[in-house]
Amino acid sequence: MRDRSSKSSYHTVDVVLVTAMGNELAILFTRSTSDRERWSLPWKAAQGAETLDATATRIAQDVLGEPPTWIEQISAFADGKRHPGNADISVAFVGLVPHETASPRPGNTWFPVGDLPPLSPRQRSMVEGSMRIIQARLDQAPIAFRLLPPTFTLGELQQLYELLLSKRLHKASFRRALQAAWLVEPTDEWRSEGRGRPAQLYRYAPKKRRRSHRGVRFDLLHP
Amino acid sequence: MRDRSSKSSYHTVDVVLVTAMGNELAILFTRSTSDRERWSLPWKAAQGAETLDATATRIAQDVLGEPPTWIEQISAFADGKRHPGNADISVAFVGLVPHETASPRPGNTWFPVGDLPPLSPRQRSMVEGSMRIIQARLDQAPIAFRLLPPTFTLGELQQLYELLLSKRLHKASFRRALQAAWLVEPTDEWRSEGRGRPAQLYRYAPKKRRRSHRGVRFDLLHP
DNA sequence: GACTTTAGTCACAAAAGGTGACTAATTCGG
DNA sequence: CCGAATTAGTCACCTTTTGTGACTAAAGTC
Repeated sequence: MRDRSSKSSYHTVDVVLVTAMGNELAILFTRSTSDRERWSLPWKAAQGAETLDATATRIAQDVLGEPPTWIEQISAFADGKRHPGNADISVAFVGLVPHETASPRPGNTWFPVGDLPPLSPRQRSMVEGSMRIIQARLDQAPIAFRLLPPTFTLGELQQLYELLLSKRLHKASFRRALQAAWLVEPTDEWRSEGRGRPAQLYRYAPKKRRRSHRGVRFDLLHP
Repeated sequence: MRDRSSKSSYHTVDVVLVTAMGNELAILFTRSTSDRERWSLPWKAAQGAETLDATATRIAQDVLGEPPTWIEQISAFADGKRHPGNADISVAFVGLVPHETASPRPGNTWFPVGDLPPLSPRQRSMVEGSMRIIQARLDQAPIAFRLLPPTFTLGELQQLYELLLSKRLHKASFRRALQAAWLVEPTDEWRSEGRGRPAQLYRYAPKKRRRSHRGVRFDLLHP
């Protein structure tokens, strides 16, 4: 993330690291090297030898100490919008991290998505893009499980889905659907959380299941 | 798509143009400028002033005479794989075109996806990526309608879905789901196709409809 | 006019999904 | 020690959605 006076064409890799902090999603920011009062998404100039995914993982590891549990390219950005490194092209990635195991290195902080610091226009587009991708992947990839620690209660899982969908879910329906999908298996541990009956801990363990037998889905279109 | 001896860092925009040709999807290829015996996806060096989307649309327009009915960025590619222009980074787009209105300019040809010409490794990844995106967008965006002419019969629409899903669909279910989604409206025209009762023509005309009331969908995950 | 072919609809059964009420296991306050 | 409060987990019922075969409709063919 060194400064580089704009010399010929060069490109960066930027990473939007997302976690679930309590009742809100949060994104990781780094103090800008040029202006210590400003924050930016972690980024680096791309290395020619490395794949873009490898670069993105390395950037995440540098700020978090460990790689994200899931990472995906959002898009390349090349419009006229300003970028902190003045890059011609920036390739943005979104990565997920369970909040429990994610302790940012000094100089890096989680900001709740509802209260982000001022940002360069290009990086703002990246944040928006990462939110869109998370929404879109929610029922295609096991995103929710990548935001939770290895074992979790079904209550935690449901709360996370309610956060990601911004919608209350009914307990019985949620569990019935989860069972039908063969995505989790119970451990033999239970967690007592203050008062109330202890909750059983589950782990993400998807089983092969026969290909869905359903027809077309017009209902998800155009939301 | 000019030749350019690899000089410092530069990037290209490549476009995968897809159409539905009879019972198969087809992709548009251009004769390579350097080796007239080889084919490649249409590509150009990116212009600094233009957005990536604008460049992609322009490239498509240059080979087809008109812009695609839908276009979306697939991804940026920067691994060591070879690219016909020796670009460091290539940003790939997928575009859709109805076959009826798409007449490629001389030097460009549709190849059915089952029988593609030899391709540089990077462009092969782009073709694979475009197929993945089309599959994934199928129930999120009105992709199918962008592969059909302005008016079409419900039989044609269903056949296209069967092609895209590689799966037979039941006529009554298909139409019931289509009606519930308020996506098409009938015109007052009918088309007689040889023998059999004539089919009514429809047009794509999505109506606003209340947000779906459903809970989570675990069933689409991990296919 | 009878037969074939394709379009379009209906009605029933099966599956999936929404919902409130129930049981279970724990803490807390007396 | 006992009952209220609290959170977890399940059940049963009903509604909605979806799969499916059979039906009617309108054209061409012989």
